[in-house]
Amino acid sequence: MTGKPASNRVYLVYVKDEEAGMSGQEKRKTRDAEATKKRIMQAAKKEFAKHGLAGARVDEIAERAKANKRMIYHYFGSKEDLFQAVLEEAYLDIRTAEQKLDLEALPPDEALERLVRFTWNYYLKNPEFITLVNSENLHRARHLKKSERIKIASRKFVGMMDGLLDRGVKEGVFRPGIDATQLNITIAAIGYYYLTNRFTAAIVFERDMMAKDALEERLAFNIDTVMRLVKV
Amino acid sequence: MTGKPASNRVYLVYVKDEEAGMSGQEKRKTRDAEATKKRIMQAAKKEFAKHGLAGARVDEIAERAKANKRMIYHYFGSKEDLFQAVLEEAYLDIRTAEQKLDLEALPPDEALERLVRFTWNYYLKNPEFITLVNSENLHRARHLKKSERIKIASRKFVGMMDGLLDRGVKEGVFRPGIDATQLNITIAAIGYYYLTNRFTAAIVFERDMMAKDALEERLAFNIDTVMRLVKV
Amino acid sequence: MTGKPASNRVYLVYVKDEEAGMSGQEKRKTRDAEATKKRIMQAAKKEFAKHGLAGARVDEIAERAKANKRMIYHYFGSKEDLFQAVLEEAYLDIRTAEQKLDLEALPPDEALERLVRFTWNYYLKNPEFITLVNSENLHRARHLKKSERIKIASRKFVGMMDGLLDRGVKEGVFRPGIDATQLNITIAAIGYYYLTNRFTAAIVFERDMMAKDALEERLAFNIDTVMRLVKV
Amino acid sequence: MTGKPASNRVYLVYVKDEEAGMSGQEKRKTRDAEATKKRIMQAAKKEFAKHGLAGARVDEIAERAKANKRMIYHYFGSKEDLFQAVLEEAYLDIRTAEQKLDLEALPPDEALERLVRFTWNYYLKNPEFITLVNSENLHRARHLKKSERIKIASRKFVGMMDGLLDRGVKEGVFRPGIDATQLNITIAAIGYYYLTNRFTAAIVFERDMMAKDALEERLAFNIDTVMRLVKV
DNA sequence: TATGAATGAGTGTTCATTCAT
DNA sequence: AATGAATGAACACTCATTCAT
Repeated sequence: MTGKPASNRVYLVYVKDEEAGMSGQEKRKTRDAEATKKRIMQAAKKEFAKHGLAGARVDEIAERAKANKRMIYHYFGSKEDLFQAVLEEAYLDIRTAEQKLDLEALPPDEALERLVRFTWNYYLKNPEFITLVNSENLHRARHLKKSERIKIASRKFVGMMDGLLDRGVKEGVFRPGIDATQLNITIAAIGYYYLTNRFTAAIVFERDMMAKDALEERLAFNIDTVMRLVKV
Repeated sequence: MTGKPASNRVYLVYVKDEEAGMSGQEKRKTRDAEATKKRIMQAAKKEFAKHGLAGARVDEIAERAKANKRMIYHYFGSKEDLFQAVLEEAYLDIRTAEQKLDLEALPPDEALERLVRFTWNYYLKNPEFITLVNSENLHRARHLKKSERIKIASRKFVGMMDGLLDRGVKEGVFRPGIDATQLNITIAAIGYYYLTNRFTAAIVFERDMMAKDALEERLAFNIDTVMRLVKV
Repeated sequence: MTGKPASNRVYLVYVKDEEAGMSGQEKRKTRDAEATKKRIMQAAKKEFAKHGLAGARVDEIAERAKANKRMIYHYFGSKEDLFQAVLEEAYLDIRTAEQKLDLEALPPDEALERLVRFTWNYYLKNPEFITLVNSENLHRARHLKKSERIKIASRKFVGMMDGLLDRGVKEGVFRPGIDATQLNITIAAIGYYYLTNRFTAAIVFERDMMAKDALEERLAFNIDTVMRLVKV
Repeated sequence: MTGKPASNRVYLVYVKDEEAGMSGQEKRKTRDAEATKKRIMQAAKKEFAKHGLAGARVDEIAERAKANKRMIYHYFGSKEDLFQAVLEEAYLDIRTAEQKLDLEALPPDEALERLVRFTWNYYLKNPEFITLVNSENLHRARHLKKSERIKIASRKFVGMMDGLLDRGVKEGVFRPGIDATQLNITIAAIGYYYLTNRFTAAIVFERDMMAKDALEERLAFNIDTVMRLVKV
């Protein structure tokens, strides 16, 4: 680089990293990569939830994630693989949260009500979950099928429910013969359906489905429904 | 035609056949606007149900309808308008079927059970309905909003339910204070959710959700759920 | 037409013709056909003038002409042939009008001014003419080339101009050596350009080119330009 | 790199070459956004000039530009926006060229003649300009309206003309009272019309309008026309 | 690790034209 | 003479994905 005319060249520019407590190159790189991946997944979740798998735009995801589009392909391989990753994470997230409810520590009826409340609130606070599940079912669960982790987490969840029902029967607060799967589906259904179909329901029933009162009323109705279903 | 024939213009006037009573007119396969429209709607319903609004392909619809793509635009204006037409028809269809149940003629509890059965069976036999509704909610009911006919049909439906609950309370078979809308939503939810999410549910619960036994079991469970919910 | 069930049949309906003085079927038909052709040409002129050959829509022409689209093809063969017919008529129309000016009956300078005024006013009252000519030139006069009638009318027109200039020179009011074609082009140009480019000119010169004053000013300017050009 | 290497991010920085002074960097054919844009504009100018806005084909433009069709939409948004860009550039180009004439440095009559010659030659060498302007007027200057840059350049141009006429009057070589806008329009008109309508004119006047002699004759005629118009 | 440029195969839509009556 | 239905080729525009740096 003597007196020669500066030509169209590529320079490596070192920029100091603000992040404290990092030592060495290796770690930094991984952490950056991890952050980028996370931003992409976050953005993808929103986009997929909003527009479905077919309607989602890779460009949009990249922009929202403030990441280069190429990174999406680098980290996830394809749009569909990205969808799968997002979906898997969403399922693991709810299953994890359910485990944390610590239902075993409560009396059966309280535990059940807690689950109903939790389910409702989780859907309410994670509306993307619902839309993602809808999308996945439109695609006949083709992506979920591939995930072994989901299957394991699911078994644990179903087992917990089985245990809860058994305990309730033994303690005489639940009537016998209730199928855990059916109950689970019903608990999900009465919350999920209300929320996912709130737009068409608003027209059919001419109500604001998302008004505070309306939401409270629904939760109460759902708890009532489940309790009447299980009690002796 | 006596006198000088008043100079005149000749028009060809097509007079529609009264649906039945057609004589020697069996052809009209092509060149029948109404039939073509119907074929397009039929094909569109399938395609939209299978792939959603974004995922549906106009080419595919045209092919399936054995119609020219141009006809779709001629009759419906755009892909989205076609979706709207399909959706409106789907809603009117279920509302019409509900009216035909003649619930007023039955004792309240029997009427309610009949409605639960009907709802379940309708979803089962018209799986496109569910997927269309899902799609429409993904689009925040933007198409349904425009339909005045749906709103009218909906009011009639809600009114019927109100009447049924009132009657049940008066006759002492239903407990008072049940909100017709909440009940309606629950009746729909417990069937709809089971069916729309049968693919992911099959993985989570490791069951064949569509086996004959499974379907019968679910219907029984749902009837039980509703009955326990309303009885005094 | 006894008691048999009215079936899907075609009826001939005779509607009285308002038009007086018509006798017999034969005549009526031709006149109707002629009228339809005229309506189509009228509508086509507007459409082609507004959107150019490529931008014009056959559907639009049919609708505007209150004619069936099929008629256009019946009478004119194709969109392009229709354009050609319209163009030819437009040219014949202006040439005919020019012949009617009876310039030979006026002193040369008055005759010339009359031509300048006429040209300006013709463009002003027949804005489609200008746009049609533009379109035709975009297509390198491919349609006009085919018209023998135009060529004949053109010769007559150029001859008239030649005669006028000759006469003016002989009478000592025009200077010699002026080329009739160049003069003709200039007379057309200074009016035509102003009007055809009035939209972009309005922006460049920040004026309302079509205001009454502006039009009068332009005409005066053009007359002045031509007179200064020819006078001795 | 002494001490502990402050953790850092590596960025690739592209430094643009100073147009000239490029060393060993002759490639950059593809992967050069600016060059691609330029190629597209070039190709678009040709296509729009040849077929008008409606008649132009985006595929054709892409092919001619040796660019992918997608790039056109990436850089310009839509066919119409591309048209607008092309048009704006065309106008700025002629306005820039006019400024470079340096008319202020010449005696008024020479300056005016120079302008007439320039205008004629510009149209002759840039035939697309004429057709683009025609197209834009067909569209009622809808695109030009949006361009602020054009308006500014136009004012400068009109001002220059005003100044020239004033100077001519003061120096006693031009008669007073001539409107700069009218003169401008006439200067443009007598060249523009001849060239844009050369195809139909060739038929009407049965001449080869583009023969060398014909062009020279027209230029002389135009100079004469303008000079007679302004001289005292 | 990261990026902006580029691409080919679609995708909804339009249009001139023909068919059948 | 007149019509409404139907068509295929084309068109503007989009999108997931890859290339070159």
